[in-house]
Amino acid sequence: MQIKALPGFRDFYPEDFAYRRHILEAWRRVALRYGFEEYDGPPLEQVDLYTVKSGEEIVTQLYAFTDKGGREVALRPEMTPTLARMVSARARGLKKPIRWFSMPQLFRYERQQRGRLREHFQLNCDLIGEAGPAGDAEIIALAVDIMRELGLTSGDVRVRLSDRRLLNAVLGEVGLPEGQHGLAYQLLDKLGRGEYGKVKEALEEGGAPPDALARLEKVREIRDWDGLSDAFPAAANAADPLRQVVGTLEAMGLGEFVDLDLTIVRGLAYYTGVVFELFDARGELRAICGGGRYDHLLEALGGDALPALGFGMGDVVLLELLRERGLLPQASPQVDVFLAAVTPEDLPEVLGLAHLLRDHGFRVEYPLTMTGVGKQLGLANSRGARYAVVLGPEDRKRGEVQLKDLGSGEQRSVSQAELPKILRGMGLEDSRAPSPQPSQTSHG
RNA sequence: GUGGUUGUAGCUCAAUCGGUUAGAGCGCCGGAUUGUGGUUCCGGAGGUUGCGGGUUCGAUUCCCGUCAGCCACCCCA
Repeated sequence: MQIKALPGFRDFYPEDFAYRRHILEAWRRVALRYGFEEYDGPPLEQVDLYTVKSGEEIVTQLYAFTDKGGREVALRPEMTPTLARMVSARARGLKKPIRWFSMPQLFRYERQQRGRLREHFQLNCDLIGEAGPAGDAEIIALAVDIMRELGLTSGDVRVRLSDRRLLNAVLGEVGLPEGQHGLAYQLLDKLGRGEYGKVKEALEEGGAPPDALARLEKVREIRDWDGLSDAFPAAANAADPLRQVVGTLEAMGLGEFVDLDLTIVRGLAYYTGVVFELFDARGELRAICGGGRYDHLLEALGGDALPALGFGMGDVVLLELLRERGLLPQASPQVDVFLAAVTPEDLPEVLGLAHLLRDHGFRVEYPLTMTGVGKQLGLANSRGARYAVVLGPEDRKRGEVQLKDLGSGEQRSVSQAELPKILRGMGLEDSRAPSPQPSQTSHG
C-alpha cells in the first residue's frame, strides 16, 4: 500500500510549484508596492490563542494535539490572532498606521471540497491604527490590484462591498431588536438559498415581526445608493463611510470592480465596519478573498485599542480561477545553456566551461553520462535550454565552441574566452544575487 | 460531522447482457541517428480495474463494507 498525501494536503510537483510561486510572488510584489512590510509567526501556537476570541466554531476545526511537553497546541487556522499578539507586544513602539502582510500556510481540519482544502496559503494584509475610510479603500485597492497583477479584469472578478454599521442601521429600521441581529445576518447570508427557510423560522420563533423579515429581503435587490435610500431611507444615513470608500476607489480608477452588496456578511463575529469579498464574476467559485474592519479585536485580545482592518486571500480558489481563464504562466526555460561533449575526451573542458558559465550567473546543464551529440541536444531541447554549446576535438584545437540557438537552429563558432560576454549580449539574465548594498537606516 | 455521487496505465478515456490474455491516444524509456535537437517511423515498459469481502462455473461489470475524489449541508481560513 503506497502512502499518499493526506486528504486535503497537496503535493507540489515542479509545475504546481511554479503556479504557487506565480501567485505568491504576485502577492508580495503588490503588497510591497503598497508599502507593506512582510512578517511571519509560528505555524504552531497554543490552542488558547484561538479559543479565546476566534469563535467556538473554529475550534472544532482545529488541527490540535497535545505536544510531548503536555501543551495543548494547534496548527494555525488563521493569522489574525498571531498578528494581534505580535502587534500588541510592540504596539507602543510601532509607527502608525502599521502596514503588514504575511503569506502563511494555514490549516483547518474539515472535510475538503473543491476550493477548500485542509491546508492553504493565504495572503494576509492588515492596516492597523487608521480609523478612516481612506484606510478601507487602501486595503480593498490592494486586493483588487493583486487581481490586476495576475491578469484578471473587472469582467473576471467583482468586489462585493458592505458595512456592518449600515447593516445594523437597516436592521434597526425594520424593527429587529439587537438580540436578533446575529440570526438576521445569517438570514441575509442565506437569501435566495435553500436554507433560508430554517433561519427565517428561527427568527419568527424568536418573536421577529414577519413584516420586518419581508422588508429585510429587499436588501438583496439593493445595488446602488438610490436603491438603498428608497428601501431604507432612515438607515441610508449610516452609509456615509461606505460612500467615501467607494468614492476613493473610484478616484483610484478601480470603481468598475466594485458592487454594493449588503448580503455580504462574513462569518467572523469581530467585524465592525466595512466588510468585503472578492468573487469570480460568474459566481461559480468560492470567495477569493474576504476582509473588513475589526476595530475592537486588538483590545479584546488584551492589547491596546487600535482600529484595524485587513483581508485574507487564499491561493486555492485563485489558482482555479487563473487556470480557467488561461492566465497561468507557461513553463519557462529552466536552463540558459546546455553544454554537449562530442567525445569523452572533451568532458574535462566541458566541465570547466560549465563551471565558468555558472560563476557568471548563467543557468547551465551538461549531460551527466556520455552519449551521442544528438541525444545530448535532445536532452537540451527537453530541458528548455535556449542555447546549446557543442564542444569537440576540432573546437578544442581552435579554442572555440559551437554556439547553437535552439530556437532558430542557427549555429556559429565562437571563442571560449568570449562565451560569457557573448551570452550576456544575447539577453541571458544573471541569476546571481545583486551585490550587497550599504544598509539603509531611513527608519532611524 | 450528515446525505448524495464517482473510482480502469503517470494523464484523458474504452472494454457488447456477467464471458478468452482489460485496450487506445498522449506522456515516459529505447532504437532508426558514433559532430547536431524539435518532426517522423519502429519497438518497449507501465494494471492486484482504489482496497477488502460477498453472489457466481466465471466479476472492471451485480451486492455490502471501507478508503479517496466530487457535490450539497454544517461552516467558512
